[in-house]
Amino acid sequence: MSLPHAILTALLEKPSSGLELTRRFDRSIGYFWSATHQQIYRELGKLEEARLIRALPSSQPARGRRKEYEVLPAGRSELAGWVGRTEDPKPIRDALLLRMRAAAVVGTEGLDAELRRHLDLHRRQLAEYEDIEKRHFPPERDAAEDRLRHVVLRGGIELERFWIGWLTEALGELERLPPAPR
Amino acid sequence: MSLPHAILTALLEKPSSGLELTRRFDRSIGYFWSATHQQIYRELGKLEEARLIRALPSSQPARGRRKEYEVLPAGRSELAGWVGRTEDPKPIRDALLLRMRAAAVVGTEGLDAELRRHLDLHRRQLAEYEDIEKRHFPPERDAAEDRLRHVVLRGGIELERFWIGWLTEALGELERLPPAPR
DNA sequence: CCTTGCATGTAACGCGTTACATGATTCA
DNA sequence: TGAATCATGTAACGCGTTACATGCAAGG
Repeated sequence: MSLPHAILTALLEKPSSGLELTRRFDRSIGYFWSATHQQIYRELGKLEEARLIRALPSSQPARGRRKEYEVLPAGRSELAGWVGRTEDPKPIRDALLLRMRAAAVVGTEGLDAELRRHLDLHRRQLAEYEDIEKRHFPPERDAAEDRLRHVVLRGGIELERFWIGWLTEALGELERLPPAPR
Repeated sequence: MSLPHAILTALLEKPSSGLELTRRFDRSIGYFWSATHQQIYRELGKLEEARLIRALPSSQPARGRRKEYEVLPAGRSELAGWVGRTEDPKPIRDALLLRMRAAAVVGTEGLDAELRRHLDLHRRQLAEYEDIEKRHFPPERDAAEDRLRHVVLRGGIELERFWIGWLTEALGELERLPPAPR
């Protein structure tokens, strides 16, 4: 439901080719909505057919030839409409929480190592976000669009902090458990 | 990747029919891994074929006739192995964060109402979790498996608190913005 | 030339979602 | 007996994922 809107947003921020988009989805936008290059090409095709974007005339179509896209007015309207649309939050779907629950039934073997690994990954991600915050949102700057983007980034930061806190708590609980549960 | 494991966990906690599972996925397990009855029936079929579960002999197969399943030893092993398996955390995929980012480009119209709606939904969910915590995990109880399940629930609680905090912050930011951005 | 990297694409599969269909059971 | 409910199932579609295929361009 949201990939086309992610692409429209990215293209409005800066007209790009498919591969450029893919790279940007590995960084900024992709921190909150990831996508592979196959998904992106497929979706670009649909968006073009729906006349929400168009290929820049400079780039004539040919396989292997770079193709730049820009958003058409209809695409901008669609995105503006989506921003305020009613859409329920998706229920949580997290494999780690589920594994923890499974561990309560079949035992915790190997789980502690996996939790530690995740803890480390989330710490790295947090460090990366904090680094971006320092570089892109220094206290003195204060433009309006920047403030919205900053709130988004802070969301990512607080989510990572949540995971770090929860994983630490869970590891503590695991250690306090009898050695061979069940 | 995880639905079969969610089902195995649920069936180990209590052998059930497809519809019973569906109901339980609307409550406990489903708080962390939701599934519709179609997914569940499809998956039950696969698990049975793979000999990880079996239908209880009492319930002879017939459309419309209740069919109870239980986990076979192979199913329990599979689940125990999965608990400690290496599996990277999925990157965040959240439409609200994305919409916020889109709003920075095309304007925030309608977004504040939607954020308030989500804030309300998350407050309700938090209240429900806290209620479950009071009923299922009173301070005096302290069994080992219970502690793991309690950690899972606390994860859900802290996640809801994260959303409530972030949405509050985001709403504050929206109000502080010029009335007709961009 | 030929390899390497860039860039766009195809194909196939599985899970998640929505809509609908069918068979049993209960009770008015 | 017929409506409501319980229970299991089919069909179709779209997104996400993985593997692979094809075309162009630059440097050795």
